[in-house]
Amino acid sequence: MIKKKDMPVFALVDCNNFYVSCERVFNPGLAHRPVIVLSNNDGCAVARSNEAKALGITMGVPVFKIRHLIDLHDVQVFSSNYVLYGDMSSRVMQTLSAFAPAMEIYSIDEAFLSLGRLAFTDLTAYGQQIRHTVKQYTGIPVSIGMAPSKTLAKLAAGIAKKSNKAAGVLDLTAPRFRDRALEMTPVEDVWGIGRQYARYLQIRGIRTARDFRDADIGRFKKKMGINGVRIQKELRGESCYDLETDDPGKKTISVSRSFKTPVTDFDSLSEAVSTYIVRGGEKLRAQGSHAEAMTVYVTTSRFKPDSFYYNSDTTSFPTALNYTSALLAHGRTALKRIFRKGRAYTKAGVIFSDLTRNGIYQQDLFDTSDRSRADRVMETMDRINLQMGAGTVTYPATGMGRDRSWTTVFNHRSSAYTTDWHQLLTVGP
DNA sequence: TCTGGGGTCCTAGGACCC
DNA sequence: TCTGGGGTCCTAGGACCC
Repeated sequence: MIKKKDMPVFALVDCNNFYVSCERVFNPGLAHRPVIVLSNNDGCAVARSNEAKALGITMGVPVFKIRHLIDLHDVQVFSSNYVLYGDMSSRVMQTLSAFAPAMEIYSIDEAFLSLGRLAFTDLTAYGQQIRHTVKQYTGIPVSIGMAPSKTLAKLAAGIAKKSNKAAGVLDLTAPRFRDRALEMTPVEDVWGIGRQYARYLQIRGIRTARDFRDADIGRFKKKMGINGVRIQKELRGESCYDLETDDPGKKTISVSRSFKTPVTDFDSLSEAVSTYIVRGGEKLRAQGSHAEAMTVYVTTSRFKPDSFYYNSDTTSFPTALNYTSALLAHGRTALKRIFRKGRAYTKAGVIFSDLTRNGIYQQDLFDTSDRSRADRVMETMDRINLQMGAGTVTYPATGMGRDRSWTTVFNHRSSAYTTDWHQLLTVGP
């Protein structure tokens, strides 16, 4: 039995409808109105205000399927503005970091805090203090759940978000409140149980988080593996997933985009792939990595199964690379191997894998001077693009930023209010 | 007509070795 | 030559997450 003072306490802080909330911070007229934010190419709804959810707009629904709802209810529509959301996320995380000795940034809009070593009499009051501070400093509303395991903390935050009574904070550290909370949570809402597992469980009579917690896990172990066992333990209040505080770096880095309109010719496809390689190279260098392998892939529309074509090519590099010119050369060769004439390509992408970190990679003994020169060129280009804006300096292979059939569209993009001096919010007449 | 992007982990099965 | 057992490594695919 774990003594109470040794019980870990996790708090999960979750930004409400994060992308929509970011837009609202700089456009107060959006309050209380249905608002959605779209995926790349303005394809799907990926964030929805509560008012938009109430209209029946579901996560990931294609815009063309909800056009009538948008028109009928005057839904406010925004393209994704990742520069804005990324910057707002940093502000939220910075604010949160003052409230706990340790924090794990779990995603762009969620963080786990470790509260176990703080001696609280009233966790709920502390949660409210966090909420109000984040709202005051950043304008972003958050929901908070507390519990002795991450899975329970997530579940608590989910209820905190929906329940009026909870007012944005739910403390489930006391076991006596958990039965009710788990009963009102559908099994598919449990962290780690997705569509496939939920369907499997529902057929076998497991409908709520409580059903799953109290079930004989032997029935589901074969299907769900070790994670199923862990999820159940976590629901029982036994922590299986620790706070992960240090960023180990990405193990793979990928860049892909769907095209505005289908692409048929090699040169356009090559420009697109080159553009993604350039971006991928920046990401590699930003985390101090070199890649030992690169996969290039192209695909036609998966919504047209009759003419569907997908192909990929993986190149293994003799020495780990992050020098863009070299990556581009390999990319072009790879694309030649998988390109087939007469196909209407709708998407391409590149994945870097087998990453090394912090410059620990096999040096080629004979070209150290060239390599350091290449490193300096990359450093300079990355710095200019960071300061002057993405794509200020780039490579001919990318088509030099000219608008092409494959260029991603953002027809409803808001300004980069927080990161670009030229796009500061204008107040007054 | 119009359907996103970027990740992680686990497992089963094959190749290979002793 | 055939057979058995056990171990490791790698990869593809499937599940999940936001």
